[in-house]
Amino acid sequence: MAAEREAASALQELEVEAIEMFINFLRLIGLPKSVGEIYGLLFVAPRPMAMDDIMDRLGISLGAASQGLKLLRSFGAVRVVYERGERRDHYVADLELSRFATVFIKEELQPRMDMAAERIKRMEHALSALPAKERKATRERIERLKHWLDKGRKLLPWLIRFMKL
Amino acid sequence: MAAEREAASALQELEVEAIEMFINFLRLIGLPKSVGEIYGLLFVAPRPMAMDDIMDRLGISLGAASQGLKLLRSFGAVRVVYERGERRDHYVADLELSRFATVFIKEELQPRMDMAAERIKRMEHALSALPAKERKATRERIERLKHWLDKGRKLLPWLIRFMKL
DNA sequence: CATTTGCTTCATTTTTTCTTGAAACGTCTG
DNA sequence: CAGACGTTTCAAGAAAAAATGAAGCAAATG
Repeated sequence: MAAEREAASALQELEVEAIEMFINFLRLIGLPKSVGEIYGLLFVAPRPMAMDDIMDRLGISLGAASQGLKLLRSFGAVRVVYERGERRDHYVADLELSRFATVFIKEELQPRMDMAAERIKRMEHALSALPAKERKATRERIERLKHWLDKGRKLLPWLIRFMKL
Repeated sequence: MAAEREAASALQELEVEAIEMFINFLRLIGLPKSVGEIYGLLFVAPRPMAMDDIMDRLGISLGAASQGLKLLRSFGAVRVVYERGERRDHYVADLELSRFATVFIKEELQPRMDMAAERIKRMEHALSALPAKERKATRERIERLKHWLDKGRKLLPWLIRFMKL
């Protein structure tokens, strides 16, 4: 009986579970709560939803809804479907969850690894500026970094393939 | 020639690179900047360092240093080595980088997956409250979630093994 | 033992990140 | 073509996360 924030029909248990679940997972890859909410809602929505449906249902602002949808669209987690006779855009969730992993790998992991590779090169140069005594031990540590970076680099494509089944 | 924040000898290029690198990677798994700084510094340090060396060198506060070291110790990324005749604890980096991945998997990924599994169960229950018309499509979506969760669960132990070489 | 030293803890402040909502901009529509 | 409608954008505000430093504690020291 508790009055919900605005008008808007209350969320059902199923929706709440889905929403919370996606908030949790998407936060893990650095996406804000509102994005998780939107995707979670759309994931269990039986019909395409317009932006203001989403806003009302979740009690989030116009801006958050617009930006969240933009982001989700940008990596194909959400699509616009045109609904006959409807002026507003309607959104559906793309169910291919691998998208999130793939985006994360390509936009977060990969760039960092590339950057790290360059850093390691610079570190190797900087070695020569070190007192001879420390040089050997430090070189070994840098080798270790390299080893790990390599490992990571080999893992990524494998992971991407695994994701896509 | 620029004056550094405090007393304390300036960081060398090698140190800066290592520090920035670790800030970047550790941020990815949700660790604050200061923790990345500390680990990066220790990773290339030729000698064990005391807490105030670290503070001075990085220009971070007492609290940040203490808490950062505590955290790093808590998952074995940093160790105390007792230095003869020294009153202060001295820290060294454990070079086994897999620790970070392992901790992340066990403390972030695994719990979320367990939670998700429970949510999915609840969602399956909630299915019955749905209008018959929507039930089938929704059930399929939940199946898909399950499928992904399973996939994830199978991946984790594999990843951990891979990490440890 | 009284004092100094090293460390931890935690309330407060600072910084960063996320959200809000008003303004602006294109449509559609009658 | 004048309004209404749907959306994007972005400056300002709110919330969350991290850093600071003073207070307190517990060893070591002399």
